[in-house]
Amino acid sequence: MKNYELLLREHNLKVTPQRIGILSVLGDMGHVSIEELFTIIRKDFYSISIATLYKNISFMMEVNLLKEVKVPNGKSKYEILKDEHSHMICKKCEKLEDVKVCLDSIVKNISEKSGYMFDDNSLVLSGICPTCQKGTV
Amino acid sequence: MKNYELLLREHNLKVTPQRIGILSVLGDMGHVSIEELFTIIRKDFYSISIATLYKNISFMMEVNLLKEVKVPNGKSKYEILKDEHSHMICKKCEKLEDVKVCLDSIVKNISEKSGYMFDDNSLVLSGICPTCQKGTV
DNA sequence: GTATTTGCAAATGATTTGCAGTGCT
DNA sequence: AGCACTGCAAATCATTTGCAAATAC
Repeated sequence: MKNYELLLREHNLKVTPQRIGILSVLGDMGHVSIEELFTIIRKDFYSISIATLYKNISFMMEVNLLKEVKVPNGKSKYEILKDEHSHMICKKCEKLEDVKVCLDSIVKNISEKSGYMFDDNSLVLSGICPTCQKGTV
Repeated sequence: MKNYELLLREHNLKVTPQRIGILSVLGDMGHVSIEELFTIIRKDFYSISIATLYKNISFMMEVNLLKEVKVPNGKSKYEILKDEHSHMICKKCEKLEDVKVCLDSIVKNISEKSGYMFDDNSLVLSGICPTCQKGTV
């Protein structure tokens, strides 16, 4: 449980209960789609509007508080921005997990060859998670 | 210029002029969004329906003839499936380019640590391309 | 000849916008 | 007090579906 109020202020966003709610759900779940967020957050804010979610997710991405994770064959999920990391998705249970990967040397190498100046990357590995590998189905 | 007719047959899809048109555009452009495809292909097939594009893009992805590239901060683009490769996108001019990267050892390493069995990955590097670096704007 | 594909129009789903009322600082 | 945020409803944009006519094989 973090201090989401402070997090908002640090990013120059006004503090509202809805925003704290959004961040709490993201903090608890790690990655959430808009739909999922809407379902979950309505338990606490029954009359919250989906428009509020869209607007706030956009704002929070603009100020680099959130990041969008584009999931192969699925809807985008959002996460609170933290240290650079990559993702693994299980094609069976669709669980999305963070994974720490060092891409520095690869990125440096491509940068030198191509002349690009990179400042971001997104890597998603797709496969079957250990749990689903065991499953008989 | 390739033999798209053969490519369709190999994937057990019937050959139609529209499908050949779609593949020609993809072959020429490398990566295209649905919108772009619609605009371009209408030069040759004025009355083609956007529904036809959606249906065919789906079919072609199902049979592994096409692949979707999820672009950060942009619409998905589609490409003809070929050897494994990654992508670089310029945040300024939005050009999307292929790049050959060997992720084998990284993937192997994560697989061992996590227990996942991976069979696909998508890496997109974002930055500024050499041309846009020069530009004064 | 039969099954599939196409184009159209309508339906559905996702996201954005405008605005009146409310809440933050 | 003043500006930003919220919720609602309507508008817009994206994608899917159903169906009759046309086409592939």
